[in-house]
Amino acid sequence: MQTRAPLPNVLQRKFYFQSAMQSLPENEIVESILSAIAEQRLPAGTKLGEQTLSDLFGCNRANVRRALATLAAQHVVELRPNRGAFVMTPSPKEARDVFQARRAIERTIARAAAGQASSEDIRFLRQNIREEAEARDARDKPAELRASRDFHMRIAQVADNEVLDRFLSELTMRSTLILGLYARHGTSSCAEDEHARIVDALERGDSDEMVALTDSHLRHLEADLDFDAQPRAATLQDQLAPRRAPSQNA
Amino acid sequence: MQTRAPLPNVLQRKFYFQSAMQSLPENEIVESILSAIAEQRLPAGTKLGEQTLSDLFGCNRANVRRALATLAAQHVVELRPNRGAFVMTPSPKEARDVFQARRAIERTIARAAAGQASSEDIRFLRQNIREEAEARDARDKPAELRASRDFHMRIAQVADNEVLDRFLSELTMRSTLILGLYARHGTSSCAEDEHARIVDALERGDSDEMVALTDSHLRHLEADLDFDAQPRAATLQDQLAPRRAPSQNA
DNA sequence: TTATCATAAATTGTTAACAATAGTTGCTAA
DNA sequence: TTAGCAACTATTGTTAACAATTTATGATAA
Repeated sequence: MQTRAPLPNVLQRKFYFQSAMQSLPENEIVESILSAIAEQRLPAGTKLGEQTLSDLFGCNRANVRRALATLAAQHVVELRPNRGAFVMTPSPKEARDVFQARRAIERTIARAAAGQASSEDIRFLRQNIREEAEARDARDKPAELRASRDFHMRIAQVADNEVLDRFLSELTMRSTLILGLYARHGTSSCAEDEHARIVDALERGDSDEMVALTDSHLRHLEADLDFDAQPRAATLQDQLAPRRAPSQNA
Repeated sequence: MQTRAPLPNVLQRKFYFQSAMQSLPENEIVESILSAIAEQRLPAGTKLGEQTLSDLFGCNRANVRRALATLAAQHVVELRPNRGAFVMTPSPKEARDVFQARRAIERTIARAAAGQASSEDIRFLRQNIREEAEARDARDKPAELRASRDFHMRIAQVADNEVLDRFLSELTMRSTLILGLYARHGTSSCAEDEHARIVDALERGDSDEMVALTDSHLRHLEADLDFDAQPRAATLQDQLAPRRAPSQNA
């Protein structure tokens, strides 16, 4: 008897996607899965069975299928014909591409955002840094990842470009998957200090400094990747030992 | 009696999407619609009826629906609940965002591609420039747009980054819609001379020059936009012509 | 004529049943 | 034991019918 797929508490947190989405039943599925991936509750390779999802969300399979098509369009989910949908497992090449793209996008965002932040933005970001630190101390990985992602996305919102915002949203999602597979230190989140300096530069309106800090920040993240070691195999693990929690060496 | 939606020869040309796509029946629909939009055979605001499409492609509505969800995820199609799918009508703000994003992405592509082009790439690009000129002389707008798009996409392929490649693919599509709505001169394609100089810089491996030329090339494109004039298009036509007061009651 | 409202038609949204495929299990034979 | 094969199960893919909603049509009254 096959134990049901993992997908433990996927419904937990709503997402804050702002990109012109109506509240179709389909979008709830998309956002919940995205949020679960962003917090590493769904590791790379996890199978997303249609029946499982439609049971979980109390909707029909047609909507699940549409949701999976949407996720596949963002390269967050892989669709294998006649096999089903799986959380994407990024390759090393893919990781390189994602981070190169992230640098391109976040540099532009950084320059556009510099000096445009309201006092509320600044307050949010400083608060966010504290929350991330607390989550890290409490070994609360999902909260830490969520905070880190919120930080970057908030700056994107200051830059006021919906296209870049959406691209970055996709890329941070895929970054999370990449870090989950290849990160050396498990410190997949960002150095506290770097975030703080970015906020300072943002507040001062020092766009050159913003760009430089953002760029080096992302390079630090990327430098922590190790492609030689075996990728933490969520894929096979999950298929073979479905009861096992995603082992994160703290 | 409502005449059937336009969609005359949507099936015409296959698309060259390279991003790990299986040949599901759904993808044929997606690629055909993308290609039709890229050549302005489908103007902004066109309604994409499900029955119409499933008739056209000889498949069931479920696949059409999935295809439309995929297109909506790329912001090329707009899904209005209970109303149907429409080719996206970009707003001026959206146009600004798209071009800012394009500059960010194509600058990065330009720098990465410089000096990496094979002799075959160079040959392709020079041939492409000739074809675009011919198409322009022959007043063959679809061919001209296709050539122009192929030019930019080929350079993206030289840069060898699938993420940037896909982003640019989406952005060129949306650019085509934008130019169709707001371009002043209708010369929505690129200046022949600028393309030629870009190829020269690419061949020489002069990355700084590549970036500079690409950037100014895109700024020229954007400078041709005119948001004050009425956007030409079926869009407003479509919205206002069959207008009706919201007197629906329960 | 024009505005309003009821009716009809067409389209989108939902559901369930069926078909096809992949993956698993268990059996048989060397 | 183990390789190979066959039946079985679970899952994905497809289709058609039905429900809900929007849009179009036409009639009625001021």
